[in-house]
Amino acid sequence: MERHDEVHGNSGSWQVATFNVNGIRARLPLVFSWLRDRRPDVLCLQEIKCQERDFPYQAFSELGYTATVYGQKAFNGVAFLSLSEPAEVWRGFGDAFSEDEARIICGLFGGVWIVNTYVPQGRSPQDPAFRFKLDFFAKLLDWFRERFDPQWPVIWTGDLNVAPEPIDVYDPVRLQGEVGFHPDEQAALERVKGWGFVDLFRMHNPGKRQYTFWDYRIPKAFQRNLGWRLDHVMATRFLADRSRECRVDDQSRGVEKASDHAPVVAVFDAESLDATHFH
DNA sequence: ATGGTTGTATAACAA
Repeated sequence: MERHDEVHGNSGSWQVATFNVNGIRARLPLVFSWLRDRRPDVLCLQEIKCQERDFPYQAFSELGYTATVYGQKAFNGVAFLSLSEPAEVWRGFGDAFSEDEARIICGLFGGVWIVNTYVPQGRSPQDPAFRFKLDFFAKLLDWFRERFDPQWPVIWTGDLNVAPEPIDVYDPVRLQGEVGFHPDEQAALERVKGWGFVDLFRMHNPGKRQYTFWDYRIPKAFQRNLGWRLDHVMATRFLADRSRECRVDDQSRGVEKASDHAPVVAVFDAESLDATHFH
């Protein structure tokens, strides 16, 4: 049994954000100033691209944030930056599947499980990496079934590397069947979501065209808004019913030394979380 | 145009 009074206290709201930073060391000034200004309760990072010993813990502790890191050399890597320590942490799936790739970390924050994933990009539908991506979703679904219950407060967030619907890419006709917008990936994402998740951005913003990723390789992609919605905050019904809004901070994509992704922020009603007891 | 840019094992990947 855990009460939320002490942890969901950010002026009546409890905020969870996700940000694929594409290298935490290269992005340190941006992430530092973003955290200082926005102060979410939990920030989920993907593509930190460093080992745990190289993570810039000190800079974030100056802001009052604890870092919980699952890294590897050069590639991938996920982490939490949080105002309070997670009560429990799991790194990886807990089996051999992801031993050599740091793509999933899970933490218990004030009675809410947050699962932070960097889903494999897939390269192209013809590449073996595409199968690895589909297998990752299948593995994740098994993992949710084994360890959680859809009645619990669970958040699945991160760079899920799939645009779910035509509205989620800048040119659905031309991009149809490309990696990130392929029916097999959309079906795989939908199966995991079907376990018991609600897409908070789409719930709060039906019909809104809003991206979270703009490719560096397309000239002026951000200015021309040639983007994709790949980063998601999925929440079980319990939390969706207690969420106030979900928005993309796309200003962060327009600055000097930006990541190719923008942060997504989900805001929950702290009082209604505090009023409820689980476990 | 199988291009383009960016971050990391600074050479060649991965995205």
